[in-house]
Amino acid sequence: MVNQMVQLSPVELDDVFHALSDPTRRALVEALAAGETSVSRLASPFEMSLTAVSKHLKVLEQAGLVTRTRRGRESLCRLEPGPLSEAWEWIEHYRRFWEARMDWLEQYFETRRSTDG
Amino acid sequence: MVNQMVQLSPVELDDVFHALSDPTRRALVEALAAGETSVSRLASPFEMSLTAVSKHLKVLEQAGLVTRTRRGRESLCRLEPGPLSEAWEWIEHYRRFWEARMDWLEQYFETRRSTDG
DNA sequence: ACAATACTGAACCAACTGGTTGACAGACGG
DNA sequence: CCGTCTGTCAACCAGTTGGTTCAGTATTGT
Repeated sequence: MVNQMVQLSPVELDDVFHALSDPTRRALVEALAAGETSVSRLASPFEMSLTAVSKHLKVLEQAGLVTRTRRGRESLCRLEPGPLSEAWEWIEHYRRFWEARMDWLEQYFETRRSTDG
Repeated sequence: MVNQMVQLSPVELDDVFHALSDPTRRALVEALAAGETSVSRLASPFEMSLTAVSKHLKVLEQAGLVTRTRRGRESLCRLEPGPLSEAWEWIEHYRRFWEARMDWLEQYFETRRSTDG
């Protein structure tokens, strides 16, 4: 079990969801899921400047989704799964909440139908 | 099985994640998970103006997370689970991707250890 | 020593956010 | 009909975002 249960504060959840709200950054997460790489290699598929990609990585870094470590003149970027899991769990919680309510409603009307009708 | 598999476009995913990146809007989702209510009732726990909450609801509405229907002078807000599921699935996909890579790496080093050492 | 590589930081810009207030519109309750 | 409740819309404002370019700093290769 890799799960660390870091428990992000609400403010950090802000950062995670904000980081994921941009298509470029989601593409970066997608690329990083395959393994760590340098900034240049990450930037090469995009039309924008290297600076722009570096800034996007900074946003991901501030959200805790990415860590950068310098190796020589390269900056190796690596995906950190913790915040992703936190965001996942937040959504999961309210999905479940909603589903539970749906089940309850279904059961409620089921009971009413058999009692009243 | 409630799952509808709506398949949101990337642009719509932008909207969903952006909508969830604000603590007020997440609190609104939380409140709406318990069932539909009016705008005033939703707004009452918050310090900000009714207009501000209405605007937040508009952002959630544009993301497809909430629908509003007029009943009398009230506007009843209701949570729509589809986009929430789509966001959930996006994260789930890359979480799995990352975990698969971790498993692979673990296995790889396991093999190397038993072969080389 | 020098040039190229791989970034990073600062300054700038237009567009968007998240809040405000004030005006307004539609639905009830007397 | 009049006032109140409920909510939206428009205008405004400061701060943030996502991009740019230019300059600067290490690191590496020749």
